[in-house]
Amino acid sequence: MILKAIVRDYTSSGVPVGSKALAAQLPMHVSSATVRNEMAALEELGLINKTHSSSGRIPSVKGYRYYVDHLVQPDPVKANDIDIIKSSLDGQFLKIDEIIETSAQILSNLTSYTAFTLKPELQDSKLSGFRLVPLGKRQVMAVLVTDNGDAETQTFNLAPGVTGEQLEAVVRLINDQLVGKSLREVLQELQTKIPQEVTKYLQSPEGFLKIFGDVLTQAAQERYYVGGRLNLLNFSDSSDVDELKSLYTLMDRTDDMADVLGRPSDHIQVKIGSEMTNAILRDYSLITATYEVGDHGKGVIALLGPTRMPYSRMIGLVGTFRQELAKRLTDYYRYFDQ
Amino acid sequence: MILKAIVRDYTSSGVPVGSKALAAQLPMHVSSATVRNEMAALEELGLINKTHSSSGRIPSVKGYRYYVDHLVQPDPVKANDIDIIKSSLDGQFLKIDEIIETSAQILSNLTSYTAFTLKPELQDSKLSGFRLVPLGKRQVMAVLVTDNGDAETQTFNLAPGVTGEQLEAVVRLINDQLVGKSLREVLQELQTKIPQEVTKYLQSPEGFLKIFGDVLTQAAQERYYVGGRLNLLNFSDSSDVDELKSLYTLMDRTDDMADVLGRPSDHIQVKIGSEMTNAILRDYSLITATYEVGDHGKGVIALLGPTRMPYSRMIGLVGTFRQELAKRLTDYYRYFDQ
DNA sequence: CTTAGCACTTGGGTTAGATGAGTGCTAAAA
DNA sequence: TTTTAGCACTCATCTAACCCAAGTGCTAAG
Repeated sequence: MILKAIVRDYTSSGVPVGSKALAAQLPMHVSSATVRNEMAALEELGLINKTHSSSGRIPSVKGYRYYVDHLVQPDPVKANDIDIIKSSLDGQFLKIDEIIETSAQILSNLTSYTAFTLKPELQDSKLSGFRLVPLGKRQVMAVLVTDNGDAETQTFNLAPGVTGEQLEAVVRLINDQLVGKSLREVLQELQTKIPQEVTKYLQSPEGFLKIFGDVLTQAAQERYYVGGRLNLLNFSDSSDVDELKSLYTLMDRTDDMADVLGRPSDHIQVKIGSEMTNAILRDYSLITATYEVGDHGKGVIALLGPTRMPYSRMIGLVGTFRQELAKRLTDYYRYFDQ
Repeated sequence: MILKAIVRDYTSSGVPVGSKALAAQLPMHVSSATVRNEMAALEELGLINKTHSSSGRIPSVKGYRYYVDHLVQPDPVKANDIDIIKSSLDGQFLKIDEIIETSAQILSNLTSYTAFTLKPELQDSKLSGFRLVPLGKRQVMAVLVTDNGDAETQTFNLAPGVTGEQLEAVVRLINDQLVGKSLREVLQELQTKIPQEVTKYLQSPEGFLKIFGDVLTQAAQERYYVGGRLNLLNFSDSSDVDELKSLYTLMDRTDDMADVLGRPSDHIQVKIGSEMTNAILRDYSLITATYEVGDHGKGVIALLGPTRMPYSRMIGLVGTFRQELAKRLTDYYRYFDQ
């Protein structure tokens, strides 16, 4: 009970909490001396810490962990917040990406933290088509389509000397040999077999291979959306410019970020401070959650905030949001799948 | 001579400069008292200021202005920097946008400030084609091409009940009636005539109009690249979180930013602090420059830094860069135009 | 097991004083 | 008429001394 009170108090006030104030808050009547004794025991267990020898206590990472695992009960979400969520998700969206992107926006607005969203995805997306669309006399657009509906494009100018027939042959080659394979496989073959094959039709295939590679790696990357980037300036110690910089850099490094977010197994997962492998995040906490959309796979939403965030409220919010988003996307697919 | 010395000193040290230190620096022998007299005169003219009644002097906006207009001589660019510029621009680029984007990168790296680049453009780009490319059973990609080679795409899902023929008819309508008109005109007609015309072929044209509108406004927007966003954290007063936020927000607001950058008439233009109309930038300076690429129009590069930037070095750098970039792009077009 | 009492610790805030870099002004020197 | 030395004065910055409030641990009594 005392640990719970300490976490609640500290997360909302940000000030180390002392025995007297705590005693006054507890539901039963106990003196501050009693609380002090208990606090000493909690410190012994490594659940709370002092900032200096005569200060009040703050939860340790281990303390937050215990709190999150055993004590926290999600706050019911405010009716007003539910309204915001529902109405924001309510618009007419013509592609999933818009929904996922605004989701990150909503979540960050509601929390004043930074939110991440990943669209629902099956294990390994497969190549389902590649084509070149002529736009002008020399301008061409490469389009790569995957089986979960993503399309990646890239415009470029044709190098002199390349003819339409040659390109058509190459595109046919790609489609014949690679459609249905996973992007991972295709990427591998791009290193091995493909270059030789292409040389049969193009004498200098570098240009084509670069474009195809570009568009392929783009499609293969876990694409995620970030909402409330700037909120980082609120909740992080903005005097340490270097730390801010490395955080922002991290957020742009797609692969590292995919690592951080993971594909959580559990519905809602909380990672606290140094529990995260990435050292840059040692002063932050991350709440990740999956949302499931029938046979269209799972997506991820995540919330990055300070270690001392009001977990009960945030967990409640993320919980409701994942449900609403799942509902919304199921509707979306029902509408377009038919 | 004294104003020049004050600007040089202050921009490099950041500390208000006093009479004694200044006297020591001047080429001829004068006492600090003489310098004090001259400084009083300069202050009278509004060219320099004190931070408090007994402090050294710092240049005022008016002082920087005079310095930039009459006193500054561009530093010759370090051989090393020239190497970096040349080698970075040297790679094999398949589209202009890549060159323009890396330009912003290079410029920000060399200066530790934030750089902006706009691609070369003719006055008003015109619509040169619109098409819908089918990707899957219901998935379609809208492609809009302009006469200066930009292609804007947008994938979306077809609303149920819409047939291929209907869409073909609409696309034909768009191409017949609108190709050759400027994007501005087309945007206007989208508000007026187009909806009625489209209704002839589609009973609920909202979806199509949204997509067409999206892709059109995207294409019509001045698209610029930003390099070294994070450098802002170095040179701005990073304790004022709100200011930082509004600066970053400004950088993402395309229309406001287009306003800030303008299309400078002169080769190199310096705007200092409050000279900029936008109040958010009152503590910064902006160096803008055009680069000309034959009959492909003019582009813009710009550098945002603190008011107390070493103008001589920066002006030199921007000057060389615009030349190199113009050269590089001329080459690029020569290669692909033929 | 709980509580009152007490000595002790510590960060933060306030005050006073010292320091030094700078100024403006006056009067003498060039 | 311009330059310079001299001097009184201003102000930001730094340090040291001090107090205060909030907190602790410990002991002994309830």
